[in-house]
Amino acid sequence: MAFWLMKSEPDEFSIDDLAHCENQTETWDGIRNYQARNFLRDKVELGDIVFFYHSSCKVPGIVGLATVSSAPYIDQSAFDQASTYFDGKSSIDNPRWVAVDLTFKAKFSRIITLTELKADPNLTEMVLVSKGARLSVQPVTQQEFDYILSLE
DNA sequence: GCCAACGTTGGC
DNA sequence: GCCAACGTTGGC
Repeated sequence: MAFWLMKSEPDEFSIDDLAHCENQTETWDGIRNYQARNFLRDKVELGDIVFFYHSSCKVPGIVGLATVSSAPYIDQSAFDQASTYFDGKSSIDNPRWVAVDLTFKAKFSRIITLTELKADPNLTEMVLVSKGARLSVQPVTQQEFDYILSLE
């Protein structure tokens, strides 16, 4: 089992939105970055644990946990011309993008803020705090995962 | 809303 | 295949 951090803009889709979905499960689609796509496609597995991260908001940080509740599958939103995620270069014969299902697991009692994570001497190697970390799907080590959980 | 830091595109 | 121009991300 592996650990991940996935970013979402809470104005678009927050941890509370996930908690209120049917079966507390939603398609995690719309990833349009190759590095993130490669993680989703090649590394993410059913049962993996995910830090749910809120970005582009007043207090960016980790707000809770989700579990990966499907294997990776073709991201259908790329074929939907009405979707903001439409990509004409992805075809059914040669799909370019993948998605997984995420299921709500827990909401933290507080936001573990980006500021706090950046300042923590135990987390200097974390992808999130490394320079120019714009990856919306990124790996988290077991050590980082356990340590961050203990911060809550 | 600004802008630094990346990523992608497309002409050559 | 290089790289300039453009687009996007995301913290501040």
